[in-house]
Amino acid sequence: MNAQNDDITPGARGRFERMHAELRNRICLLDYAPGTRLSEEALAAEFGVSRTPLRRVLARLEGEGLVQSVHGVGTFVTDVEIDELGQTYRLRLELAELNGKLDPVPPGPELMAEFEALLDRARTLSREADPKPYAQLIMDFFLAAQKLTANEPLREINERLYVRTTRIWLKSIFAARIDLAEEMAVFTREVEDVLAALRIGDLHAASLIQRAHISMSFERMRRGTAG
Amino acid sequence: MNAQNDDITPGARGRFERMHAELRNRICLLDYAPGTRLSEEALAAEFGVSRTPLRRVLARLEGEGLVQSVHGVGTFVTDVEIDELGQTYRLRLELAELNGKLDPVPPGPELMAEFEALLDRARTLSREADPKPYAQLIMDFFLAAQKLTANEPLREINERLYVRTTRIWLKSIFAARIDLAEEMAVFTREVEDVLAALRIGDLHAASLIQRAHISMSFERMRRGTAG
DNA sequence: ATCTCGAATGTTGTGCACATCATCCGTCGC
DNA sequence: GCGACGGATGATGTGCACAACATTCGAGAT
Repeated sequence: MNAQNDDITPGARGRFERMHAELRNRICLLDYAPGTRLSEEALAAEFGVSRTPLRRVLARLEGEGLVQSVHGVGTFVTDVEIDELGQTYRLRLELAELNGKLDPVPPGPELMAEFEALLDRARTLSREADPKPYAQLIMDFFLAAQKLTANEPLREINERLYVRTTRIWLKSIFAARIDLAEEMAVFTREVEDVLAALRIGDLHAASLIQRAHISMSFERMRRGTAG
Repeated sequence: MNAQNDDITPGARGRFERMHAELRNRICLLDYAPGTRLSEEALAAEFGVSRTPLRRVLARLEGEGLVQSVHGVGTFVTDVEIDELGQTYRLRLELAELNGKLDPVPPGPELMAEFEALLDRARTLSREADPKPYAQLIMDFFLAAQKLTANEPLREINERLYVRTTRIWLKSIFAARIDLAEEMAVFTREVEDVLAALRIGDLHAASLIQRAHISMSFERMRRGTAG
């Protein structure tokens, strides 16, 4: 999940991590939309391994709730019902606030620079039809914000919930049910506000801003899918 | 994890779930203490399958952080450092309170009866040297308390953190560094108080009581391991 | 024409043999 | 005597062939 992770680790473990990260990215960035069937044989051939190690990766993804394998039928990218999506978002709200309360870590100069760069990307990335750069941007922002807490279990759980839900939200956006330009403007505003809070060293405020935006973005999606 | 889950599901999926639940229980109930090496071949023989499906179970357990496989060495039950344990407990505190705020479900008569039965078991189970019944009791209480929220993601995460940490706490208790009789009395008191809160329908109070007890039990363990 | 049954096909699941890796221990050289 | 090297051993990781399963499609009876 880490952006700078080249993962050149040799041996079986490194290969596993590489394949896992690659497939998870494809799912999160909607290369594999919910409902897509994944071919074990094709993926194994692509990564240059047999089905055995690839199946181990799929088993991990299944444990993370990203795919589901059915005997004799296939392995499918999971979708999330609106009810469970709501439950997950209500939970993510609270966890976002915990980010500012549990083991907060003041950002160093390099992390601040990372946020600045993200803001530039957000301002540049207006009117983009392709989902990929947009998905990548908000994912990078999420990952950067995660660095504001040193609580490892919290980060792990945040990531877990994030990858399971954000792709569904992204799918809704690019199903043209939500105004993309508006979403982009709102997101830019979020980055600006978080950055302002971080500049004065108020991590709790930064987490509250994110909490508010998570809440509002889900509400916009809910109204978009309902209408 | 569900107590009443006989899991007579046929086919590959049922077999997988059975083996997974069995091994997780053994780890949680300290049949396999942290550091124990698990033999793939022995376990496969015990369950009457080959190594292949068993390895899938171990891969899942590795994703849950309960075991770790090392190429050429073995598969070991994980231990948890005191630092990460503290982070996890701080997180569990907050999540416990969320149990009473996110999608709370008033307990029906059968759930109340379940809590009553747990209280009886707690009062009966005094001065027991064997860790197993004690571990089983507090685990059953945890599972019963989980039924007080309908937020599925929250329950999943609670379970995830519970199985990773409580076994470590149990291990510390039975390393004779903590007075078992005292722990038992405190636990009985917790069940009584939660039951009292549930009788007047105050689920938030019930969650606050549990939050307080999680906090105190970790503090007792920390002092016990330090001294 | 329609319904039913069964073979064909394609997928995931399993068993087994072998490869790869880390550790241990005996032996050889010094 | 002591240290270093190398094979023996046993573990997990991989590849491949086959089994189990679900779906599809077509032939046959009604």
